[in-house]
Amino acid sequence: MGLNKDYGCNLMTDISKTEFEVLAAIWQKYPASAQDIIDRLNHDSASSGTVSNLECNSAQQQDKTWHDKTVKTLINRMVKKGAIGFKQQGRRYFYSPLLEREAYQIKESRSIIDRLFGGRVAPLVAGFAKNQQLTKTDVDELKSLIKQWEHEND
Amino acid sequence: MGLNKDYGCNLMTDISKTEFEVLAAIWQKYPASAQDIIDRLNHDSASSGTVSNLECNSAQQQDKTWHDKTVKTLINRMVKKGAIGFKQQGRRYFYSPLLEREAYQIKESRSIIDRLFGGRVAPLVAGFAKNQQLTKTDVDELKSLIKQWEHEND
DNA sequence: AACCCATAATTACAGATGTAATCGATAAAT
DNA sequence: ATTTATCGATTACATCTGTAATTATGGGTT
Repeated sequence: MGLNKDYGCNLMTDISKTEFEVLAAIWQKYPASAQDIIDRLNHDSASSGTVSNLECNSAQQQDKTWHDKTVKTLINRMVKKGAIGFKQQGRRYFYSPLLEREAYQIKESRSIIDRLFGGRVAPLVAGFAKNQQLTKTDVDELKSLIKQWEHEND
Repeated sequence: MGLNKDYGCNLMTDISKTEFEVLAAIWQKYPASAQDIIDRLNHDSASSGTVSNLECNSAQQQDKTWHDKTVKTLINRMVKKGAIGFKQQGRRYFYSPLLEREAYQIKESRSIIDRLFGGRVAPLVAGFAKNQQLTKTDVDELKSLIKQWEHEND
């Protein structure tokens, strides 16, 4: 009782930005207890992205402290939404994402590119270029990607 | 009286997805009356993106009809948020964006790339590539962009 | 002048979201 | 065994969102 009841094929309602932060903490390593998640959100701050956030733009509020009650609420809501699941171990719950980070990234990228750029990737990159937000590293990575792509689609 | 009271430097609170649709309709051509906006949202459906939405993914609900009252509400909220402004002409209001589409695109792209990809563009493109969501056209455009970038940053 | 109509202003209302506090059950400590 | 510390469950509450309906007001119509 109390185990997963309607896990099924819950196609992931949208998760909010705050919920995403929590989800990101879970992606770090799971299954994770609520306390794990809270700790990660507070201490292990270097969590957000795939890559180390070296040159993230300014205005970062990364020192926000997460109240444990708040995190619990977010966790519960995400369980309800079908974004994460849990298994019971004694009377502790251990949570896991029901959607991999990569799948989420794809879904979100696709969404924003559809909404803002008519479904094409290049205009987004172009925007970055035009605003001097494209670094040499970015360009090198893109070139490498393209080479790879051409290799696979010759 | 009733003209712009606190237009000032309102740094644009977040706008919701629905509000964005309305904003997109305004970007099409402004100043625009409420009725203009409503008409665009309903009839001139080909509005969302910069580019024609040829190969947008499926599941598109573009035939949603916008209730005029709803649109008015959204317009008013965006005025309050400082996303759009208006000028009075007789007893009609004509609305204009206070943020250009391009600036919005940049802001949103930056935001998602920071949140999801540690601030780097390439991983987003890589995600597309890995999922066969990168077309030849995309690649060509990217190559052209890169050439341009390298020309400017030699 | 009286009435109607378009348009803006105000109000409505359910559900989502951010942010917690309180309640209840159980495990750990004394 | 009784008390206390934990942790999940339930409840709280203001604000934001989606979606409108109702009201007020100034111009046009009769």
